[in-house]
Amino acid sequence: MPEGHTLHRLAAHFTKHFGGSRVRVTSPQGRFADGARRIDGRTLAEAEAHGKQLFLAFDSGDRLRVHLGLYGAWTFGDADGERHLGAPRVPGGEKRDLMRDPDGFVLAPAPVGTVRARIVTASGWADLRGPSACEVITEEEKEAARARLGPDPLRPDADPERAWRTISRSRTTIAALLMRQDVIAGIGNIYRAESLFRAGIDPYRPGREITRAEWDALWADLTALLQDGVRDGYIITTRPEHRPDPAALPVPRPDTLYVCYRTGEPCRICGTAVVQAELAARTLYRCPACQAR
DNA sequence: GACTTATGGAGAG
DNA sequence: TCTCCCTAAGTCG
Repeated sequence: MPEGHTLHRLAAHFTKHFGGSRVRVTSPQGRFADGARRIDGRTLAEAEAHGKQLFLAFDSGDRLRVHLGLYGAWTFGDADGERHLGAPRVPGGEKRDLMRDPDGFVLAPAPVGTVRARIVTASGWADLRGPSACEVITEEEKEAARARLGPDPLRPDADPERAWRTISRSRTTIAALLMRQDVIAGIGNIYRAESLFRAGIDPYRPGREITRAEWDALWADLTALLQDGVRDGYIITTRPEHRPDPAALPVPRPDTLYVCYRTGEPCRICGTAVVQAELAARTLYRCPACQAR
């Protein structure tokens, strides 16, 4: 789940449901105790995402930087029950009546599992589990972190030229380049495999052999796919005509993707068996026929 | 209980 | 390229 679209959904959710609210911040697990103290009692101004990083801004000027890594996830709870964003591990809950403490903060249920950070407002709460990063930083440090990231197709300020400059000069394969967050931010293993398939590009082609037209199309397609992901909450890359049942919503799987996780299965376009290989320490999926260079 | 697996990434060498 | 770190669920013995 946690590719760029998930983080932008999270940012929107935080801004909508926590923006403008005073927050009680704790670390039930204890590993974020110092950071939690720094922002406890502050008001959350807004949230933003850049690639796979989430930044929460507080009125004190402090910023909370969260990276979900491979298995981080947020669980949200309010009067409507619970929902999960990230790597969903826990089933959803039901509507409930909220109790509040004398300060007006919701009395959230006893934390389940290892909750690194808990953020509570007068109307709900959010639990963070398993992040690879959760730290309080300054605005300057936040901007420094953002500056290290490549353009995020989901951000209006994204500059695809910056990615192109790196890609067009690199001997590294396009599949490895797409996974580098300092080249392009927000792409994970699924979007890399699927976007290269949709573009008919051999993942092993060096960046500098990708044509300008191919890059422009790839960027446009990634932008569209990520935007769909933000809207749907799922990564769906297959076009309806390539699904067994074009009328049915394919979620959550198995008809959402062209090649990812489909090793040995027939390509949805040409019928050739999808193959997998290791590339940049991750499993790369491709159709050897549709993606011949 | 040990081991595997997952849509990620930092740091060492 | 390798090692390690985050967490939880499922499998196996």
